[in-house]
Amino acid sequence: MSGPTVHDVARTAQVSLATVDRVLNNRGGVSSKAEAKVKAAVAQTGYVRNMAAANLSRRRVYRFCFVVPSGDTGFVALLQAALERERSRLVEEQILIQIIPTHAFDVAGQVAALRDLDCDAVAIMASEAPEIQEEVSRLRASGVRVVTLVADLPQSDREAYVGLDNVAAGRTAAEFMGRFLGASGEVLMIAGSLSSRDHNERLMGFRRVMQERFQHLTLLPAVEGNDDAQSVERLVAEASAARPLVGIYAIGAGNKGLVRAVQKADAKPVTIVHELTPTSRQGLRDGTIDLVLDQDTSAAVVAAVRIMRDLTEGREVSAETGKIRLNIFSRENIQ
Amino acid sequence: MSGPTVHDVARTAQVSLATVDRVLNNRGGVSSKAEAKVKAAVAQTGYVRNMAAANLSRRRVYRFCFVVPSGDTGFVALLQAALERERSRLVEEQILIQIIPTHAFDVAGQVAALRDLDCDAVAIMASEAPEIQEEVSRLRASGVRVVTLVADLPQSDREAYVGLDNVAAGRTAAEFMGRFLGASGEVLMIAGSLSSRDHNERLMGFRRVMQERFQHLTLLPAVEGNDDAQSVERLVAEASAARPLVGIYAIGAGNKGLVRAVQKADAKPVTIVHELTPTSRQGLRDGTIDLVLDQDTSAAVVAAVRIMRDLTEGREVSAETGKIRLNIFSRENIQ
DNA sequence: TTGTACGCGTTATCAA
DNA sequence: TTGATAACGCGTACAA
Repeated sequence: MSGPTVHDVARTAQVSLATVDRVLNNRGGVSSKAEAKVKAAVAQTGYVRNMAAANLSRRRVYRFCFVVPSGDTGFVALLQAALERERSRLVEEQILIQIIPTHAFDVAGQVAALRDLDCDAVAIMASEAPEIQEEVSRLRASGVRVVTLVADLPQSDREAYVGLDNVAAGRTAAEFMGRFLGASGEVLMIAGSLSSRDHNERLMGFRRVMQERFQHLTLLPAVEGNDDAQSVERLVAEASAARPLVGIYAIGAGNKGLVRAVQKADAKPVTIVHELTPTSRQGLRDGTIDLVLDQDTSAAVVAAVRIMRDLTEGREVSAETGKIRLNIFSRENIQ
Repeated sequence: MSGPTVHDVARTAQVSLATVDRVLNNRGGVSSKAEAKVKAAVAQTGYVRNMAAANLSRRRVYRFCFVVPSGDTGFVALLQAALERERSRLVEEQILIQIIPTHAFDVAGQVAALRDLDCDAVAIMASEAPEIQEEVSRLRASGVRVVTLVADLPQSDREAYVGLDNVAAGRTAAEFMGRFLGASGEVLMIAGSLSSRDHNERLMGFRRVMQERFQHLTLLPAVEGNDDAQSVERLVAEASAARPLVGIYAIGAGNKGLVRAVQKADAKPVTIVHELTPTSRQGLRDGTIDLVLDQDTSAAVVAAVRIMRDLTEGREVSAETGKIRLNIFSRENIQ
């Protein structure tokens, strides 16, 4: 019924359980002859390790950390909520997750958080700074498995990235912007920070497709909203004052300000934003926002946990597993 | 380190392990005084059952069946592939999945497949026929947990549905069709079968939004392509011959025929189809298809397994868990 | 009504 | 370099 066990392997290899264990978990101290016998027996019997039993025996509890920015609005709030939701499920599978809140853009704080970590694996959403990359290396060297979450650190020693393909996200935004807008006009792009990688990648994708396929639209220079509603509102107001905007692509947070500004504008621009939050959801409903590009936080958490587990259990992880689908929400589509 | 165990509960309740077990799995034959003591001890210690250990001890292997249409192209092929991919992972977690192929629309065959099932839970993708609903009831009565997959049987005794909100899918298709098409014209809707619930729901959603928001477009009567490429090709050709089509919404399979027909047409209609297959992917690339509404097969399989497991382990399942996101793919967005 | 003792598949300790 | 043997947390015959 339930497949062959170590006992079966030991019997067919004619060695003891301990020897089988030593080979299976290559602890060394086994004669090459015995090793060969065991390996043959494994192949012959078709043995696969029973992870549940293994973990039970070694009384193993996986401890995974999430180092993520805190905040009670917007995307990070959704992320926190998703983490809390998963927690109870995971406890039953002997997986303990600990959430370590940091402040966005506060590199020193993030480094400090990473420094006194005590866990098997960690998912990090942090700034792309050299200090952080160093911490990642240190963690890896001390045996902690590291994955990046939402914001990648491709130069670092992280073993996997869970999140969006941000270039593709930008390209997608451009495609819909272009197709929604028949006539010519000017389009405003608002990033949170021009020095953050994910925002930059989105910008790049957006620009490129606009150039390639929608030359009837003119791109204004990208502005920086600092993920702050007031700044965003002011920027949109200023841009609209000079000339009528036909489109706005908001890359970062601060959508409350964006909605206010758009509602005040004379002609409604096609508005595309990121992340499905209460604000953007409402914007879709009342027609202020035309499209929301969303990165599913629940899916991200699930994927991150799965990868951390695969890594600590020594399984292969394909880059595919970390790819979070870009969800596109429109008025008819809000869940 | 790893939480309280039955031993801890027994000790604080001052009863034996067997008594704790009897209360925990309410097998009866326990004095109300002892029961109260155990319950108090559980609450006090914060005990949660270690499912892995429980299953190990009772040598339990979950056996889940997937009764799904066979076929080596299109959506069902993707589904099969996703199932095969999950299989190896699941074996390690003592979950055996068996795939039972049926023929689409062959109710008798599907009933037969359901009749001699031997498993803990089953995920069914089948026609909405009374015979099938009866089988579902029979299965449930005999203790098998039943979830529907992709095609729901809302009238039946199934305990959960894993799949799309098809009305929302149709509404979404209509929204993008309407926004992509500024000028007026005629739109063709092709369903696979007008008697299948999912296709009908998509049609309904599509029609409704067209009426509500895009009255400059005229809907032709829906036609039936039987999920067959040749039929679809012929239908499109016929419709285009009479008058120029500005849009096509293809609800079922047979996209190969659709692509051929569109490529031959004089003016390219806005074309929206379902399911990201090699054909529709290629259609997006070369511009024949404008949008693909996709239901992620991997996500569906994972969700189905998760729900089947939750059900057999006696956990609550929220309807939320079964909701598969509608993925919208455009040319810039293909993964 | 209650309790004891063993098995599940794997790991780990100790002695040989 | 090897091999018994005792855990791990839970379920379950069987005995009391």
